[in-house]
Amino acid sequence: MALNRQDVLTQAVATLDRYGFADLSMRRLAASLGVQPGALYWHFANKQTLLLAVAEVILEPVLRSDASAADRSDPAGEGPAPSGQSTGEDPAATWRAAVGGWAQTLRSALLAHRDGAEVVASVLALRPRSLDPACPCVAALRAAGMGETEARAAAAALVHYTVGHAVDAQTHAQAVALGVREVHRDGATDDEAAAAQRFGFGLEVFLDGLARRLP
Amino acid sequence: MALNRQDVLTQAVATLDRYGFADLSMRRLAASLGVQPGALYWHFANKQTLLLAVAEVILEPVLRSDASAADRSDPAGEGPAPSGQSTGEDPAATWRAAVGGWAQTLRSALLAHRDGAEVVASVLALRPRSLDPACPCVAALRAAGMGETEARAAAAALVHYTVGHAVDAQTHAQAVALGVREVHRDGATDDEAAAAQRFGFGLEVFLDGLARRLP
DNA sequence: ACCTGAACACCGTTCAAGT
DNA sequence: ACCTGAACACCGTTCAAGT
Repeated sequence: MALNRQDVLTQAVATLDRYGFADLSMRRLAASLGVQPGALYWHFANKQTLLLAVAEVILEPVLRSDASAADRSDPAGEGPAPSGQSTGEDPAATWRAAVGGWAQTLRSALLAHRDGAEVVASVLALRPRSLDPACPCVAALRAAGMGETEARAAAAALVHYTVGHAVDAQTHAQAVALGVREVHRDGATDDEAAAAQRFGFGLEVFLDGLARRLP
Repeated sequence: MALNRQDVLTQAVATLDRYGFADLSMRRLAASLGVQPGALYWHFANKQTLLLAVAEVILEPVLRSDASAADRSDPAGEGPAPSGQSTGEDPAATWRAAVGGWAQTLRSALLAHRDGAEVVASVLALRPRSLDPACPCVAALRAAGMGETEARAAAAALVHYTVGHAVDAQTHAQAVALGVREVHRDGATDDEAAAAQRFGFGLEVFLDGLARRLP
């Protein structure tokens, strides 16, 4: 009957999905496990360590994907990209599909859990060795001929863009759900489709910029 | 001798700069003003409202700048941008300098206060009407001939990128200052110069992508 | 090995009552 | 108009002591 690390982690993810990041407290989590708050500290050193494990669960789809495989047919969401200069070349299409697919996979993973982006952002800021979602992107760019420094900078930029976009969307959704005033800067209905559209646009712009720095 | 709204705001910014976002609590702020915690709620409805005012102070350099003026001579930090196709044209150079300068101004404003990026990110997620740092960028892109929807998407992407970069840098700095283990994923010394370099690279890549969508 | 009980040092927010 | 005093309902974390 004794709790183990996995039980705590599973319940933490479930609590996150049901109540959100703000209500994912050690005390509430302990209560939902039928245990005293102090009991959790036998399984996890502190809340940060628990959140790291939660972030690993969220990012699992990104971490297990390798760079060579593009697991999405239409990464942009707004039709095929206007690649322009080279229409029949294979290597250019390869890195573009890999990087675009990786970014879309990252975005999907973040949006798959309530406040997933905010949890990941708070964890990534501590730069844990075990959690580097940029790796597949860096690998794809290096395989396409980009230098190490530039590839890392480009991957970091895409991580920041993707996480930033997802954090913003989820926090806004949460604010609307809580009935906060002062939202809806413009009159536009900000649905998921529009957000995906905007994300795809920014992604394509960045990929176009990268294309100019690759053979 | 009575406190006013401005006194509370000024002290809040000072507390942020001295102790960081995590230690900017209503109780600590009240204590530093020689007052009971409840007194603050006469001047600000709640902590969110106070943070909104703090974010306005932080973003002041961005909000008061207009789009037509590029207040930086070298927006990239890595020399003149390889604009490529058009060397002598004026309109292309104009929007590029305006957008690049705006992004650098935004980044500088965020880094000018301890945890400034995190404060701004938490406030921007609520989409307050009074605080839209993207406006100058949207205006510059529209003036260059870009459509409303695309201009807003591009500006949002740059805000997410810039804020994400700054949040990451500041949180990492804070983590290092607090002596957290598990940091420094790679052996590289991550100083301010290197961070500025990486930010400039990603910015230039995005601007190159935008150049393809403008006349 | 795993958990309880109880404490420590905090939070944001409200609100009658004072001046 | 502006603030106090005191409470309410929370936090993360520690640690002796129990089983």
